[in-house]
Amino acid sequence: MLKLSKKTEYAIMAARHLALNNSGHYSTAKEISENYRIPYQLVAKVLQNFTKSEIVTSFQGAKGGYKLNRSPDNISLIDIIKAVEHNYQVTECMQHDNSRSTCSHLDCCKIRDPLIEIQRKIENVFEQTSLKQIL
Amino acid sequence: MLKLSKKTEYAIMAARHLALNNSGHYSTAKEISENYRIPYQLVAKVLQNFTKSEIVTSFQGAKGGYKLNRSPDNISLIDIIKAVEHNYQVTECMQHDNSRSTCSHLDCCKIRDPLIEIQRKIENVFEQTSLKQIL
DNA sequence: TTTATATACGACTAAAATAGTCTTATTTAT
DNA sequence: ATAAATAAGACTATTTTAGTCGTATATAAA
Repeated sequence: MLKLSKKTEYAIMAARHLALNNSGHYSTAKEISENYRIPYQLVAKVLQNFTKSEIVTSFQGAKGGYKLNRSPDNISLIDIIKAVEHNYQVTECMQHDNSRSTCSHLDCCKIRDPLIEIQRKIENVFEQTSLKQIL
Repeated sequence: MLKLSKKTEYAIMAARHLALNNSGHYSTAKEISENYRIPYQLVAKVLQNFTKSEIVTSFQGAKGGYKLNRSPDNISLIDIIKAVEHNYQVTECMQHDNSRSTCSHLDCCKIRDPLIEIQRKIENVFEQTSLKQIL
Protein backbone atom coordinates (compact mmCIF):
# COMPACT_ATOMS: atom_id res chain seq x y z
CA MET A 1 0.00 0.00 0.00
CA LEU A 2 0.98 3.58 -0.75
CA LYS A 3 3.28 2.20 -3.41
CA LEU A 4 4.06 3.93 -6.65
CA SER A 5 3.25 1.82 -9.68
CA LYS A 6 6.01 0.44 -11.90
CA LYS A 7 4.53 2.66 -14.58
CA THR A 8 5.30 5.71 -12.47
CA GLU A 9 8.77 4.43 -11.61
CA TYR A 10 9.48 3.86 -15.30
CA ALA A 11 8.08 7.29 -16.08
CA ILE A 12 10.45 8.97 -13.64
CA MET A 13 13.39 6.96 -14.98
CA ALA A 14 12.47 7.81 -18.56
CA ALA A 15 12.01 11.49 -17.81
CA ARG A 16 15.34 11.53 -16.02
CA HIS A 17 17.00 9.89 -19.02
CA LEU A 18 15.51 12.45 -21.40
CA ALA A 19 16.71 15.26 -19.14
CA LEU A 20 20.25 13.90 -19.16
CA ASN A 21 20.28 13.38 -22.93
CA ASN A 22 18.62 16.43 -24.39
CA SER A 23 21.53 17.48 -26.56
CA GLY A 24 20.50 17.22 -30.19
CA HIS A 25 19.56 13.59 -30.62
CA TYR A 26 16.17 12.18 -29.83
CA SER A 27 16.05 9.38 -27.29
CA THR A 28 14.03 6.33 -28.25
CA ALA A 29 11.89 3.94 -26.26
CA LYS A 30 14.30 1.17 -27.26
CA GLU A 31 17.28 3.10 -25.93
CA ILE A 32 15.62 3.68 -22.56
CA SER A 33 14.30 0.14 -22.39
CA GLU A 34 17.76 -1.33 -22.92
CA ASN A 35 19.55 1.18 -20.75
CA TYR A 36 17.56 0.43 -17.63
CA ARG A 37 16.19 -3.02 -18.46
CA ILE A 38 12.60 -1.85 -18.57
CA PRO A 39 10.14 -3.83 -20.74
CA TYR A 40 10.04 -2.07 -24.08
CA GLN A 41 6.27 -1.87 -24.47
CA LEU A 42 5.89 -0.30 -21.08
CA VAL A 43 8.37 2.52 -21.64
CA ALA A 44 6.86 3.04 -25.05
CA LYS A 45 3.45 3.61 -23.52
CA VAL A 46 4.86 5.86 -20.83
CA LEU A 47 6.51 7.99 -23.50
CA GLN A 48 3.28 8.12 -25.46
CA ASN A 49 1.58 9.38 -22.32
CA PHE A 50 4.27 12.03 -22.00
CA THR A 51 3.52 13.13 -25.54
CA LYS A 52 -0.20 13.47 -24.81
CA SER A 53 0.58 15.52 -21.71
CA GLU A 54 2.97 17.66 -23.74
CA ILE A 55 5.89 16.87 -21.47
CA VAL A 56 7.81 15.68 -24.52
CA THR A 57 7.66 16.11 -28.27
CA SER A 58 7.73 12.93 -30.30
CA PHE A 59 9.11 12.30 -33.78
CA GLN A 60 7.90 9.30 -35.68
CA GLY A 61 9.82 7.17 -38.12
CA ALA A 62 13.48 6.31 -38.46
CA LYS A 63 15.73 8.63 -36.45
CA GLY A 64 12.62 9.51 -34.49
CA GLY A 65 12.23 9.54 -30.76
CA TYR A 66 11.41 11.84 -27.90
CA LYS A 67 12.68 15.13 -26.56
CA LEU A 68 11.69 17.08 -23.43
CA ASN A 69 9.51 20.08 -24.07
CA ARG A 70 10.46 22.01 -20.95
CA SER A 71 13.54 22.35 -18.82
CA PRO A 72 13.90 19.79 -16.00
CA ASP A 73 13.44 22.39 -13.29
CA ASN A 74 10.11 23.23 -14.82
CA ILE A 75 8.77 19.66 -14.67
CA SER A 76 7.56 18.35 -11.33
CA LEU A 77 6.99 14.77 -10.27
CA ILE A 78 3.28 15.49 -10.11
CA ASP A 79 3.36 16.34 -13.84
CA ILE A 80 4.99 12.99 -14.51
CA ILE A 81 2.53 11.12 -12.30
CA LYS A 82 -0.48 12.82 -13.82
CA ALA A 83 0.79 11.94 -17.28
CA VAL A 84 0.80 8.21 -16.62
CA GLU A 85 -1.77 7.63 -13.85
CA HIS A 86 -5.44 8.41 -13.88
CA ASN A 87 -5.85 7.73 -10.20
CA TYR A 88 -3.23 8.50 -7.63
CA GLN A 89 -5.61 9.21 -4.80
CA VAL A 90 -5.25 7.98 -1.27
CA THR A 91 -8.81 6.65 -1.20
CA GLU A 92 -11.30 5.36 -3.71
CA CYS A 93 -13.85 8.02 -2.86
CA MET A 94 -11.47 10.73 -4.05
CA GLN A 95 -10.92 9.26 -7.48
CA HIS A 96 -12.40 11.43 -10.16
CA ASP A 97 -13.97 8.58 -12.09
CA ASN A 98 -16.08 7.96 -9.02
CA SER A 99 -18.70 10.35 -10.31
CA ARG A 100 -20.59 10.45 -7.03
CA SER A 101 -18.66 9.68 -3.92
CA THR A 102 -20.07 6.28 -3.27
CA CYS A 103 -19.20 5.65 0.32
CA SER A 104 -20.49 2.29 1.45
CA HIS A 105 -20.15 3.14 5.09
CA LEU A 106 -23.03 4.21 7.22
CA ASP A 107 -23.39 7.96 7.38
CA CYS A 108 -20.21 8.12 5.33
CA CYS A 109 -17.03 7.05 6.95
CA LYS A 110 -16.29 10.32 8.78
CA ILE A 111 -12.62 10.20 7.89
CA ARG A 112 -12.97 11.55 4.37
CA ASP A 113 -12.23 15.18 5.11
CA PRO A 114 -9.02 14.59 7.06
CA LEU A 115 -7.88 12.22 4.33
CA ILE A 116 -8.52 14.86 1.68
CA GLU A 117 -6.09 17.03 3.61
CA ILE A 118 -3.56 14.19 3.68
CA GLN A 119 -4.03 13.78 -0.06
CA ARG A 120 -3.37 17.47 -0.59
CA LYS A 121 -0.14 17.27 1.40
CA ILE A 122 1.10 14.21 -0.44
CA GLU A 123 0.40 15.81 -3.81
CA ASN A 124 2.33 18.77 -2.54
CA VAL A 125 5.38 16.60 -1.89
CA PHE A 126 5.36 15.49 -5.52
CA GLU A 127 4.65 18.97 -6.77
CA GLN A 128 7.58 20.42 -4.86
CA THR A 129 10.03 17.93 -6.35
CA SER A 130 11.29 18.86 -9.81
CA LEU A 131 12.89 16.58 -12.35
CA LYS A 132 16.05 18.62 -11.97
CA GLN A 133 16.28 17.51 -8.35
CA ILE A 134 16.45 13.86 -9.28
CA LEU A 135 19.19 14.04 -11.95
CA MET B 1 -1.52 3.58 -6.92
CA LEU B 2 -0.57 5.47 -3.79
CA LYS B 3 -3.80 4.23 -2.27
CA LEU B 4 -4.26 3.40 1.36
CA SER B 5 -5.49 -0.15 1.92
CA LYS B 6 -8.98 -0.84 3.23
CA LYS B 7 -7.23 -2.26 6.25
CA THR B 8 -5.70 1.13 6.97
CA GLU B 9 -8.99 2.93 6.34
CA TYR B 10 -10.74 0.57 8.73
CA ALA B 11 -7.94 1.04 11.23
CA ILE B 12 -8.35 4.81 11.19
CA MET B 13 -12.12 4.49 11.52
CA ALA B 14 -11.77 2.05 14.38
CA ALA B 15 -9.23 4.19 16.19
CA ARG B 16 -11.46 7.21 15.74
CA HIS B 17 -14.40 5.27 17.19
CA LEU B 18 -12.38 4.22 20.22
CA ALA B 19 -11.28 7.80 20.76
CA LEU B 20 -14.87 9.01 20.72
CA ASN B 21 -16.07 6.24 23.07
CA ASN B 22 -13.41 5.95 25.73
CA SER B 23 -15.71 6.66 28.65
CA GLY B 24 -15.87 3.57 30.82
CA HIS B 25 -17.20 0.87 28.51
CA TYR B 26 -15.05 -1.15 26.20
CA SER B 27 -15.87 -0.98 22.51
CA THR B 28 -16.12 -4.30 20.70
CA ALA B 29 -15.24 -5.36 17.18
CA LYS B 30 -18.91 -6.16 16.62
CA GLU B 31 -19.94 -2.67 17.66
CA ILE B 32 -17.51 -1.02 15.26
CA SER B 33 -18.32 -3.45 12.48
CA GLU B 34 -22.04 -2.68 12.71
CA ASN B 35 -21.61 1.04 13.25
CA TYR B 36 -19.66 1.63 10.06
CA ARG B 37 -20.65 -1.45 8.03
CA ILE B 38 -17.14 -2.85 8.04
CA PRO B 39 -16.75 -6.63 7.67
CA TYR B 40 -16.51 -8.00 11.19
CA GLN B 41 -13.46 -10.22 10.70
CA LEU B 42 -11.50 -7.35 9.22
CA VAL B 43 -12.09 -4.92 12.09
CA ALA B 44 -11.40 -7.75 14.50
CA LYS B 45 -7.98 -8.28 12.97
CA VAL B 46 -7.25 -4.58 12.90
CA LEU B 47 -8.04 -4.37 16.61
CA GLN B 48 -5.85 -7.37 17.31
CA ASN B 49 -3.05 -5.55 15.51
CA PHE B 50 -3.69 -2.51 17.69
CA THR B 51 -3.32 -4.71 20.76
CA LYS B 52 0.04 -6.04 19.56
CA SER B 53 1.26 -2.51 18.91
CA GLU B 54 0.02 -1.45 22.33
CA ILE B 55 -2.23 1.22 20.89
CA VAL B 56 -5.14 -0.37 22.74
CA THR B 57 -5.66 -2.71 25.65
CA SER B 58 -7.93 -5.66 25.01
CA PHE B 59 -10.20 -7.53 27.40
CA GLN B 60 -11.30 -11.01 26.49
CA GLY B 61 -14.56 -12.71 27.29
CA ALA B 62 -18.06 -11.40 27.83
CA LYS B 63 -18.15 -7.64 28.46
CA GLY B 64 -14.72 -7.56 26.90
CA GLY B 65 -13.51 -5.27 24.16
CA TYR B 66 -10.93 -2.63 23.46
CA LYS B 67 -9.83 0.64 24.98
CA LEU B 68 -7.25 3.19 23.81
CA ASN B 69 -4.00 3.12 25.74
CA ARG B 70 -2.99 6.70 25.05
CA SER B 71 -4.79 9.96 24.50
CA PRO B 72 -5.81 10.69 20.87
CA ASP B 73 -3.38 13.59 20.56
CA ASN B 74 -0.60 11.19 21.41
CA ILE B 75 -1.44 8.73 18.62
CA SER B 76 -0.39 9.61 15.09
CA LEU B 77 -1.63 8.16 11.81
CA ILE B 78 1.80 6.63 11.29
CA ASP B 79 1.32 4.65 14.52
CA ILE B 80 -1.98 3.35 13.18
CA ILE B 81 -0.50 2.52 9.78
CA LYS B 82 2.50 0.74 11.27
CA ALA B 83 0.18 -1.31 13.44
CA VAL B 84 -1.69 -2.79 10.49
CA GLU B 85 0.71 -2.64 7.54
CA HIS B 86 4.08 -4.25 7.19
CA ASN B 87 4.92 -2.38 4.04
CA TYR B 88 3.85 1.15 3.35
CA GLN B 89 6.81 2.12 1.25
CA VAL B 90 6.70 4.02 -1.97
CA THR B 91 8.88 1.46 -3.75
CA GLU B 92 9.56 -2.23 -3.42
CA CYS B 93 13.27 -1.69 -2.88
CA MET B 94 12.55 0.21 0.33
CA GLN B 95 10.48 -2.52 1.92
CA HIS B 96 12.22 -3.94 4.93
CA ASP B 97 11.52 -7.56 4.05
CA ASN B 98 13.59 -6.99 0.96
CA SER B 99 16.68 -7.95 2.86
CA ARG B 100 19.04 -6.88 0.10
CA SER B 101 17.85 -4.14 -2.18
CA THR B 102 17.26 -6.26 -5.22
CA CYS B 103 17.06 -3.70 -7.96
CA SER B 104 16.53 -5.39 -11.31
CA HIS B 105 17.58 -2.33 -13.23
CA LEU B 106 21.00 -1.92 -14.74
CA ASP B 107 23.37 -0.09 -12.44
CA CYS B 108 20.39 0.33 -10.14
CA CYS B 109 17.64 2.61 -11.23
CA LYS B 110 19.26 5.90 -10.18
CA ILE B 111 16.03 7.25 -8.75
CA ARG B 112 16.20 5.41 -5.44
CA ASP B 113 17.75 8.17 -3.38
CA PRO B 114 15.31 10.90 -4.38
CA LEU B 115 12.45 8.49 -3.75
CA ILE B 116 13.77 7.74 -0.27
CA GLU B 117 13.46 11.45 0.38
CA ILE B 118 9.88 11.42 -0.96
CA GLN B 119 9.15 8.46 1.31
CA ARG B 120 10.49 10.37 4.29
CA LYS B 121 8.26 13.33 3.51
CA ILE B 122 5.15 11.21 3.08
CA GLU B 123 5.79 9.41 6.36
CA ASN B 124 6.15 12.83 7.90
CA VAL B 125 2.67 13.80 6.72
CA PHE B 126 1.22 10.80 8.56
CA GLU B 127 3.39 11.38 11.57
CA GLN B 128 2.27 14.99 11.87
CA THR B 129 -1.41 14.04 11.87
CA SER B 130 -2.75 12.91 15.23
CA LEU B 131 -5.87 10.91 15.90
CA LYS B 132 -7.23 13.93 17.74
CA GLN B 133 -7.15 15.90 14.50
CA ILE B 134 -9.51 13.48 12.79
CA LEU B 135 -12.22 13.29 15.43
C1' DT C 1 10.25 2.67 -53.99
C1' DT C 2 11.43 -0.65 -50.77
C1' DT C 3 13.34 -1.46 -46.27
C1' DA C 4 14.44 -0.55 -41.63
C1' DT C 5 13.31 1.91 -37.68
C1' DA C 6 10.42 4.54 -35.14
C1' DT C 7 5.87 6.07 -32.72
C1' DA C 8 0.67 5.08 -31.72
C1' DC C 9 -2.62 2.37 -29.72
C1' DG C 10 -6.00 -1.14 -28.50
C1' DA C 11 -6.86 -5.83 -26.91
C1' DC C 12 -5.41 -9.41 -24.29
C1' DT C 13 -3.03 -12.42 -20.55
C1' DA C 14 -0.41 -13.29 -16.41
C1' DA C 15 0.90 -12.34 -11.91
C1' DA C 16 0.57 -10.20 -7.61
C1' DA C 17 -1.68 -7.76 -4.04
C1' DT C 18 -5.79 -6.85 -1.60
C1' DA C 19 -10.10 -7.91 0.42
C1' DG C 20 -12.95 -10.92 2.49
C1' DT C 21 -14.45 -15.58 4.56
C1' DC C 22 -14.24 -19.77 7.37
C1' DT C 23 -12.90 -22.31 11.22
C1' DT C 24 -11.29 -23.26 15.67
C1' DA C 25 -9.36 -22.12 20.17
C1' DT C 26 -9.42 -19.50 24.34
C1' DT C 27 -11.12 -16.33 27.87
C1' DT C 28 -14.49 -14.58 31.13
C1' DA C 29 -18.97 -12.66 33.05
C1' DT C 30 -23.37 -14.34 34.23
C1' DA D 1 -22.90 -24.52 31.47
C1' DT D 2 -23.66 -20.80 28.30
C1' DA D 3 -23.15 -16.68 25.86
C1' DA D 4 -20.20 -13.19 24.32
C1' DA D 5 -15.92 -11.76 23.49
C1' DT D 6 -10.80 -11.79 21.74
C1' DA D 7 -6.95 -14.51 19.11
C1' DA D 8 -5.25 -16.38 15.14
C1' DG D 9 -4.30 -19.10 11.02
C1' DA D 10 -5.77 -21.01 6.61
C1' DC D 11 -8.20 -20.35 2.71
C1' DT D 12 -10.80 -18.09 -1.40
C1' DA D 13 -12.31 -14.43 -4.31
C1' DT D 14 -11.65 -10.15 -6.36
C1' DT D 15 -9.23 -6.43 -8.12
C1' DT D 16 -5.26 -4.17 -9.59
C1' DT D 17 -0.96 -4.10 -11.68
C1' DA D 18 2.38 -5.67 -14.87
C1' DG D 19 3.49 -7.31 -19.02
C1' DT D 20 2.62 -9.11 -23.95
C1' DC D 21 0.87 -9.26 -28.70
C1' DG D 22 -0.57 -7.50 -32.90
C1' DT D 23 -1.35 -4.02 -36.17
C1' DA D 24 -1.31 0.58 -38.16
C1' DT D 25 1.22 4.63 -39.42
C1' DA D 26 5.17 7.71 -40.22
C1' DT D 27 9.79 8.74 -42.02
C1' DA D 28 14.85 8.49 -43.16
C1' DA D 29 17.85 6.38 -46.08
C1' DA D 30 19.54 2.86 -49.31
